[in-house]
Amino acid sequence: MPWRTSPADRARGILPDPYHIWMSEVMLQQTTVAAVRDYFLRFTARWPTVADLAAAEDGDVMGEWAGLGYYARARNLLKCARAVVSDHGGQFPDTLAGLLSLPGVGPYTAAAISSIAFDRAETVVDGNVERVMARLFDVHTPLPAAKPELTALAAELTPAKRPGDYAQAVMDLGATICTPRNPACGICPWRTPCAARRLGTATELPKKTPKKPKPTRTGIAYIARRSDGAWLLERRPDRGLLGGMLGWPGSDWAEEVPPHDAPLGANWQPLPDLALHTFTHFHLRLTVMVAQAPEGSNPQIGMFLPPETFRASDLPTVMRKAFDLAHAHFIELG
DNA sequence: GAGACGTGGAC
DNA sequence: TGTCCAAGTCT
Repeated sequence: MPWRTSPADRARGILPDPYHIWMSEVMLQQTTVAAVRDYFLRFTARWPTVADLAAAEDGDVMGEWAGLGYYARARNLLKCARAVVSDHGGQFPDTLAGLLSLPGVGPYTAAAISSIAFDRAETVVDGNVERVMARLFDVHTPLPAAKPELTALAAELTPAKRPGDYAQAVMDLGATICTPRNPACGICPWRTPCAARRLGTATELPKKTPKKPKPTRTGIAYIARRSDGAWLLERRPDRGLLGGMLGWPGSDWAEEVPPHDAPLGANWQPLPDLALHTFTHFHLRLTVMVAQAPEGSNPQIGMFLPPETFRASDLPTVMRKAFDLAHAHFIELG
């Protein structure tokens, strides 16, 4: 992983750049290593220091984050970089309290930065550690109620020596051996003390409270291409779903399509295929309306972005799906 | 405490 | 296809 320093370097006391650890930990929130890797490389290449990031345009950061999800992380990433520069002289705080005061940095991320980047003895508790502790001590209390109990158990195991290596090791154990399904108990370094291994309960732990089913919502997106190749887009408000991201004008999304005004007053036509997408808490069936807009069109809603400015990769995935359908349509049109 | 908040991969 | 899941935070 590109944000790690080698074990040999850590053993010699060479610690990683706190900026890199912070960036990777924020990206890794609820996100797999495989998904994060390329984003991390692009972000650190484009903004090598926290000061560079703090000076970035909001839209550039949101566009670079597009596709990674949980966009509040990107908004808080910028807020945090600016806070580090304006309130902390461009250096990340090394204490839990200092780190916790930063936007987008909660108990997990603060402990991760403090232990990994500064080698302080803080207890890191993520989903991996919760699972490892639940099995090691055979805890049957369902999550999230079990969190305090699992955190206390994890804290007792946290060593004073090499806490950064330890934090990464426990998370790696959870990610590679003590996995949710088919844990590799036979090769686990903790197989001897593990209570769940002894009792045969490993695969059923940790218990979780059941989730609610996802409802299906419907909506309409309007995609207009002007004769000069410009696309009609809007910047979504900073709060809520896809907040701060670029998107197509359209209706709200609800069980029934809410009343709304179409932009431009062009002759909109529906595409035969819907854009289907699933968010954390609902399914979406999005009707895509397309229209050709005459040159010189001035929209009441949104703005036309010329093709040299617009990158489809700046769109969140649901908007990208709608674009791909519309783009194919306009190509057919010639 | 519970819900909002994305996405892509595994099974 | 549908469900679950991944290095959480904020409200």
